[in-house]
Amino acid sequence: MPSALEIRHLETLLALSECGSLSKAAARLFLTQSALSHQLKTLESHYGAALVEKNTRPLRFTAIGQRLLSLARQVLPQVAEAGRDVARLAQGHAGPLRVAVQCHNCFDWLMPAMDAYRSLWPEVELDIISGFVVDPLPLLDRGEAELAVIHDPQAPHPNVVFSPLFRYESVALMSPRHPLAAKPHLEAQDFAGETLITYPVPDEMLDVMKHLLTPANINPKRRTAELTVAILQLVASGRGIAALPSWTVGNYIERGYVVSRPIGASGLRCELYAATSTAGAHAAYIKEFIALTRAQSLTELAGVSAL
Amino acid sequence: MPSALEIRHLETLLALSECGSLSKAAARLFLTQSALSHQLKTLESHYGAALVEKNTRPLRFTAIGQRLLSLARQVLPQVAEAGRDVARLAQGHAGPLRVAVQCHNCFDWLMPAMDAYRSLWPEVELDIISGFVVDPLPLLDRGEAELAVIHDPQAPHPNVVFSPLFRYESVALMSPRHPLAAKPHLEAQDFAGETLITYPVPDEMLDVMKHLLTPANINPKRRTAELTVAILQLVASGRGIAALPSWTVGNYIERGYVVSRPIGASGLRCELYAATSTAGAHAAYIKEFIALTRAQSLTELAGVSAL
DNA sequence: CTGAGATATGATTCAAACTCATTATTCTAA
DNA sequence: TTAGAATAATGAGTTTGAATCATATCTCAG
Repeated sequence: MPSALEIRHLETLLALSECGSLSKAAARLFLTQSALSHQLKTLESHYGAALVEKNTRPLRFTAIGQRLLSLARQVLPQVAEAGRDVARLAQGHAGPLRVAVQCHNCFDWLMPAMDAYRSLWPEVELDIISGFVVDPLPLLDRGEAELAVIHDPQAPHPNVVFSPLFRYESVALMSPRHPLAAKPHLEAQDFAGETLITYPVPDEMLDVMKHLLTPANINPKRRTAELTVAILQLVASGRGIAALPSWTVGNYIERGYVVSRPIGASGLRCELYAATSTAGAHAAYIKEFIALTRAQSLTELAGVSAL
Repeated sequence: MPSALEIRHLETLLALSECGSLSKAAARLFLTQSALSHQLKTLESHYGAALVEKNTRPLRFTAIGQRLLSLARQVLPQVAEAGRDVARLAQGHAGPLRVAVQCHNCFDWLMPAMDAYRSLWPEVELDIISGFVVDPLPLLDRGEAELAVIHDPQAPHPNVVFSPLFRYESVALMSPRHPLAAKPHLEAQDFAGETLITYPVPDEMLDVMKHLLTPANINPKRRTAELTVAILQLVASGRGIAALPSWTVGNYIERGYVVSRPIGASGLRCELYAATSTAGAHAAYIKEFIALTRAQSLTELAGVSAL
């Protein structure tokens, strides 16, 4: 008698339905594609019937799979809620959760995530550290923040734990009438003669600069704006080009105000991590915050993928 | 980070709440007491808090334990229902389920169990094989029954699978004014001069005879009645003594019509098993029947314990 | 027909979950 | 109070099964 149904399986099914393929779901669950394949196989042999049809994209659930999926949708939230209740009961009221943010556009996804979190953990004092610190890790050490959102994998840091959030792509934005819009994708040199519209922050906090232009020793003319919408307005008006995460600009592209082009032949991919003190990494209310922002970003933001 | 909550844990908590002790719950779950102790310990270390207080009988749940228990009560039925739906979907409509019964008083628990089962599996054709076959196993072989309720562990039988149901105690019953009521428990010799009131079936199907009197070569005078209530009436009227499972007589004892005494110093314990053909043992609707009758008997019948 | 993207498979690794044997803790009753 | 019966805890040892890794197979678009 092979192993019975477990919560793990329900999580798999849910991820599967949201990702549409074994490999994507595996990435989201921090497992290998092989693991999911095996898992699914034992489940199917347990029930003596297929749960999904895998030769269709996205994969389709059989009737039986559907039934189990609906069980997952029913049960997993209940389990999660109980988990939160238990955490609350176990550790008394939670402490403050001060979040240090490195990048401007992080606000776009952080705000809704924080809203969702606030309703689940009303007693946690949520706060955002104002100002844009280039290196937020010392804040964690000094106990001035519980969590920092940072770019790219960092060198291991004593007393700091990094948890992957997600991967996104930075795309170049320009007016549809801009000459560069003719190219299928942009190279470093294409930026040379242009005006680059960015947030008013140091270069090492701008994805294009840090990963492409600074290494290529290219330093285009600059213009800055605080707000994403302002940057997009300037781009749409032909005042220059910008580079932003693909998910910030969906609306503007749909409406034809601006067009986007990959940066480099294979796109400019950036990674976000949550950093916490080793202590904080064990606190349930902080773990939950990370899990929730990650999950929410992965489902809500277009063009974002698991790390 | 120790293992997360799994359905297995919920089952443990539920069993724990119903049995009131680690060891009893372990028996019900077909696990060792040690297993449950370890399991509970890892769960508690996972949450960093105790789930139950074990130095009280029956054990008590802490607030956290209560919360998880209520999760279990919420989730497990949902999981079970999904399991049934899947089984239905997987194997089309279920076949007939003909139950052969060896003992009269099995009806007392079999009927309510069958009622419960019928509402869960309406499409299964439930049937009881009439007449009391001494050896019902050939019925399984000949495909004339899908399931047989039998006494005591049997020698391994080709193509037949035995699943434990429960253990009960047969007690001696007599009028409160009967001389033997003075003894704390009865021995084989005590039966010698008495009239034994039984069902009208062969001796080897009567627990007292098979396990005590026949081995001791004692053969008391007999009187028979078809119905349990009739037997109890005769006993209450001082027409003789009887030996019945302890759970059949709760009402009569409470009202003082009859009294019960253990048979032998340590009581006469009997065991019931469900026998199915190897094929049937794999069919979900039959497995479910066994699990359900077992569970229901264990919770509903007083003085019944897991095997 | 080929190559890219996705899934399957088998061998291997590793940790979790059990059992077994034993000891510690209660609780009960002599 | 102590002996003895239940019950729980513990530690070592074993088994199981869920992962990973490396590789093979499949499917489809160009």
